[in-house]
Amino acid sequence: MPEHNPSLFFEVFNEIGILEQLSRAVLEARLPHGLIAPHFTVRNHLTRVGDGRTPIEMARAFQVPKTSMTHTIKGLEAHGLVETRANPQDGRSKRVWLTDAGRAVRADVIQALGADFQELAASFDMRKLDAIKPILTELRVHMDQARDG
Amino acid sequence: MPEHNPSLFFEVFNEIGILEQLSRAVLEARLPHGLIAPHFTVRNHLTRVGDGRTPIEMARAFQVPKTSMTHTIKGLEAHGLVETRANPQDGRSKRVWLTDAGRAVRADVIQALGADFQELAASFDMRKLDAIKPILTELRVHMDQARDG
DNA sequence: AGATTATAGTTCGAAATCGCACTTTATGGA
DNA sequence: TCCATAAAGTGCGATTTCGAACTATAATCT
Repeated sequence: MPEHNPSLFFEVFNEIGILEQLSRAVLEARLPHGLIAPHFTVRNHLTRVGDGRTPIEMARAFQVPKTSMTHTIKGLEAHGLVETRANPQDGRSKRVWLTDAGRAVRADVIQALGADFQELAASFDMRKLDAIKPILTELRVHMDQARDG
Repeated sequence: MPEHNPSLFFEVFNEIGILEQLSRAVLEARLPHGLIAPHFTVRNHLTRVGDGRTPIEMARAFQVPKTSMTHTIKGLEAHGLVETRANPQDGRSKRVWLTDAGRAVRADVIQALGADFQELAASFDMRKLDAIKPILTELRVHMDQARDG
C-alpha cells in the first residue's frame, strides 16, 4: 500500500497552471482587440459541440462559476459574436447561438495561430501531445466526478 | 509533410484549462480563509526551490505578469506568511522569505489535501501522472523558450 | 566618467473573476 | 392543486488580474 506522495500532484498541477498561462498568452496575442481567452474558448466550444448550448451547460463544461459565464457571454454579445434567445423548452434558460461574425472570427484566429502552431509543431513531437491527451481527459473526468460526488 | 491540424492543440489546451480550474478549486477548498491558489502556489515554490527568491524570478517561473506577482506577495505579507527584505546584491530588487507561520500553513494544507489526494489516487492510476509529467514539462519548456525568442 | 539603455518593482486604472443573494421558472411531492 | 425545493440566470460588491506608465537602480557603451 504505497503512501501517495502529494508532490507528484503538485508538480503536475504546477505544470498545468504554467501551461495554462502560456497557452492563454499565445492565444490572446492573436485575438482581435477586446477579446480574451475565455471569449474565444466559449466561442470555439460552440463550434465543437454545436451552438444552441445553454450558459449553465458551458459553465459546467469549463468548470467556471455561472456568474463568470454570464459575464463572458455578455462580452461575446457586445462584440456581436453570439446572440442569445429564449429556450422554448425551459423558461428559466436561454440558448446561445453563433452569429456570422462569430463564425468569421474563429476562422481568422485559427489562421493567425497557424504560424505559432507550425513553430511549436516543428520543435515538439506532436505524438507526445497525442499521447497525453487521453490521460488529461481521463484525469479531468475523474476530477469532474469527484467534484460532483 | 503533415498538415498540422490545430484541433489537437485546442483540445489539449482546453483540457489543461479545465484541469487548472478543477485543481484550483480542490486546493482553495482546503486553504485558510483569505488565501487563494496563487498565494499557496508561490508559498509552495519557496519551499521547492528555497526561499530568498526575487519577485521577478517567480513571475517568470509561473509566467504571470510582474504586477500580479507584486499583488500576490503583498497578500502573503498581509497574512504574515512571507517577509521581504532588500537584496544586498541589487538595489532594485528584493528577496522573499518564508516566515514560521508560512512554513506551518504549508504543512496544514498538505495534510488537509491528503484526503483529496487519496481519493483521487484510488480511482486514477498514478503511473499515468508519472507518464505525462515529463511531457508537460517538455511542452512548457518549449513554450517558455518560444515566448522568450 | 557620462550618457544611454535595460531591469526590478510599484502605482494606477480598467476589466475579469466569483461568491452571495436574489428573481423567475420548473420539478416533485403531499 | 398547493407547497417545498431545485435549477437557470442576473445584480452586486470585493478581490484579482494585468497592461501602461512610472521610479529607482544597474549595466553597457563610448
